[in-house]
Formats: sequence, structure tokens, C-alpha cells
Amino acid sequence: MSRVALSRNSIVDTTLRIIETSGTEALTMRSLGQALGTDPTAVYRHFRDKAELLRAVSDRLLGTVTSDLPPDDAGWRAIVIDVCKRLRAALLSQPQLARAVQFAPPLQPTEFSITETLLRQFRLAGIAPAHAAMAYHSVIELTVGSATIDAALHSLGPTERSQQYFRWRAVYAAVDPVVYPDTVAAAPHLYRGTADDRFVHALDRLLDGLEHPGGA
Amino acid sequence: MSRVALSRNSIVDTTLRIIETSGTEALTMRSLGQALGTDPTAVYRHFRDKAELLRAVSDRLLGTVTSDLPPDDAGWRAIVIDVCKRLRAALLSQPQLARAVQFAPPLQPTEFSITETLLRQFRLAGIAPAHAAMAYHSVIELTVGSATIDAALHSLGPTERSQQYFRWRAVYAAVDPVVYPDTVAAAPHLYRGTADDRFVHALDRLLDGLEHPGGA
DNA sequence: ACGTCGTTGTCAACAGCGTTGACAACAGCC
DNA sequence: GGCTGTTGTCAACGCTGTTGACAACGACGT
Repeated sequence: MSRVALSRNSIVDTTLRIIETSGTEALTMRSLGQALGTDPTAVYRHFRDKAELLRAVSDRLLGTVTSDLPPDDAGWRAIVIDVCKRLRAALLSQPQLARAVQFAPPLQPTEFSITETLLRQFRLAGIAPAHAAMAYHSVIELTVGSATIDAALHSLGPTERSQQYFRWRAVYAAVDPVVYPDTVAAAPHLYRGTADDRFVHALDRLLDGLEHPGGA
Repeated sequence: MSRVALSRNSIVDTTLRIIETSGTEALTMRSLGQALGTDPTAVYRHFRDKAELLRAVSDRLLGTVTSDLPPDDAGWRAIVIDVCKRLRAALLSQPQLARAVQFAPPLQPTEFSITETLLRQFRLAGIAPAHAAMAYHSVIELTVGSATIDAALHSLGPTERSQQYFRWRAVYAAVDPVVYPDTVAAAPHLYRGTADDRFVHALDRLLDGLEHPGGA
């Protein structure tokens, strides 16, 4: 066997390809080695462990979130929504990965860029640093969290997805109206529209609350 | 060695005890067997595989979410927050549970009970069914989503968790102030307090927005 | 051109995981 | 008492991520 030249970039490429085509569970160091045409343990010359590799993969995905943003005069709210929608899209673009990526430990440069962008817009909105930090946490939790939840269904095609939503509404509608009257009443409106719509609605209401705490 | 009598209930008890005291990662079939005082494979006489065991644990946990709720005159908002905090606590105690909840439809009556409770409170708040459904989605996405995110750190244990938060604040504070001025300004407030505090704050602001859309 | 040195792919192996199948001890029943 | 089904025990399989010794490679100074 001839030795194959590896690099962090080519390894991340192949990792993304495996996850796209075969899902997160199919990504093992051995399957990765086979896809690379090298011994599985060769990856350890470039990444300390699998966690660091996954961190690099997530960084690749997050790179698109803060590039080519509209100028500040587009309004803080529009920019925050734009960043959150992009972040959501990036996470959903590799549905299997959104789950695998633990948003917790990494702290890559692209993440700093997202943090800075959001905090900047909150400052421009006139929110004091202490409240801006809380607003940042709130927005991130909603965005990343809901993307993580929606990732599973997003891996299905659009038609299958709407079928699934239809089925869920049917389940809620068929529930015992004596035990669950409000569920039956709301059933026609549950899981209506797209998951993106529901996310933007939740984000809109959250920003309302962040802008006017206590309804003030 | 004397044979120890097992049952689904006692196994679930011990499983929960391990998860609570040592975290999810510490739960292996071998550690479970040791805690039970039996051979690890004895569990397979009561559960087909680890997934079914975890499902049984999930049922046990979700059962606590809507039990012994305060009466309606406690106010819709207090009840919604209570349910969400309980749901979050249940999800955090077992990260895999959040994944199971994603495939919502064919699941247990406990989940219908959560849905009904929230929808009922939104109705009592005077929100029309169509908007109540959207409010339900918003609240669930934030609660389940943020729990999914926080689950990773929550599995570490309290002391390591606060150490991690301390480290993160230090990282944000040490960032280049020229490139990331707003991050540095907000650094003292980032990851302050507990993840629970941050969640409740986000939920509070979301409920503000749901109650007064557009700040009205 | 030669020897040297750090880098990096190869290989065998380890510990740990969930799980399976054969076996044996037990409980309940006729 | 003997049979039958249930359930704990034990050894083992295949999988995982990861490590340490070894060897092939590229780049370097002379």
C-alpha cells in the first residue's frame, strides 16, 4: 500500500462526506480510515481524539454564519434574526451532525465571531452588557436547541416531513376529548406550517420579551 | 454468591440512582450489574436491550412532570414555568431522553398530559387556540432544546460544571479586545450563575413576548 | 550525494462497551 | 418427587476509541 498524505482539511472533508451520506452513527475511526484510504490510527497524527475532530467539523459548518452580514443600519433585530437563521441553517444542513456536535466545550474562532456579532447588536439596541449577556444566552439556547430538535425530522425529505406533521396532528386530534379537551381544541393548529416558521415565531416572541421585559 | 431477585422496577430504581450520583456516562450494563449485585447480563432477562431500559427510565421521569401541580389559581404563568422547569429537570437527568422525545407521536400518556397542561394554561391566559398552539411550540422548543444543549455539561457533576463555567468566562475575558470588544465587555456576565437561571430567564422573556407580542 | 532528524502512516494490541448462547440454579405446579 | 418455565451466571463475540513500537517518508545541512 502506498502512503496517502493526510491533512486536517482533507480529514474534515471526508468526515463530513461520511456523515452526509451514511449518518453520524456510521462515523467511526475505522470507517473514517477506510474512506481516507489509510490506517484508522493515522488520524491521530492530526487530531488528539475524536472529540477534537468533531470540533473541527463543527467549526467548518459554523464558518458561514457570520460572513457577509448586512450592515448595522439594517437594524439590530434584523441582524440578530439573520444570524440565528443562518446558524440554524448551518446546523440543519448536516442534520445528523447537529446532534453529534456538542455545542458545549469547543470555543473555536467562528463561535467567538457569532458571540461578538450578537453581543454587538444587543449593545446597539441599547441593552446594558449584563442584560446583553443574558439575551445572548437566551437566543443561543433557543436557536441551537430548536435546531437540535428539528434536525431529526429535517433529515427526512420535505414531503415525508409534512406527512409526519399531518400524522402528528391526527394523533393529537384523536385523543380522548374528555381527558384532554384543550389538546383536541388546539389539534388543528399543532404542527401547522414549517419548523422554520415555528422557530422564527418563537425567536420573534423571545426578542419581544428581551426588548420589553415584563411587557413594559 | 447468592442469587439476587431482580424486577423491572428495582432495575429502574438502581439505574436512576447511578445516573443521579455518577452521571450518564457511568451507566454501563456492567456498572449496573455491580450496583444490583448480580451478573450484568441478568438485566437482559427483564429488558430487551439498553434502549428499552432507558425508555422505562424516561417514563418514570416524565411521570413527575405533571403530577401534583399547583391549582389553576396559582396563575397560568407560574404553572407553565413550573411544568417547564420540571420537564427540564427530567430531561437533564437523562440526556438520551431528549432524543427520544423528538419522535413524539407514539409515546406515552405522560407526554399528552404535558401538552394538555400547557395548552390549558394558555387558554386560561386568554390566548386563542391558534396562538396557544404556537405558544406551546415555542415553549417546548426552548425547554427541550436548551435541555438538550445543557445535558452534556450536566452529566459532568456540579463541581466540574462550575469549574467549566469559570474556565469559559476566563476564555471570553482573555479574547482580543480589538477584534471582539463587545465580548470582552460582556465577559464578566457570560455564563454567570447556573444554567437553570439562564433557562428561567429565557423562558420568562419568551412568556413576556407571548403575552405581549410586538411589545404591545 | 549522504546522513540525520522530525513527521507521519502502519500494525498489533489493549480496555471497555453492548450483547448473545449455553448452562445451572431456582420457583411453582401436578 | 419430578417436570417446566423463569432467571441468574459465565465465557465469549464483535465492536468501539485509543496507545506505543516500528518504519517509511520529506526536508535539511554538509
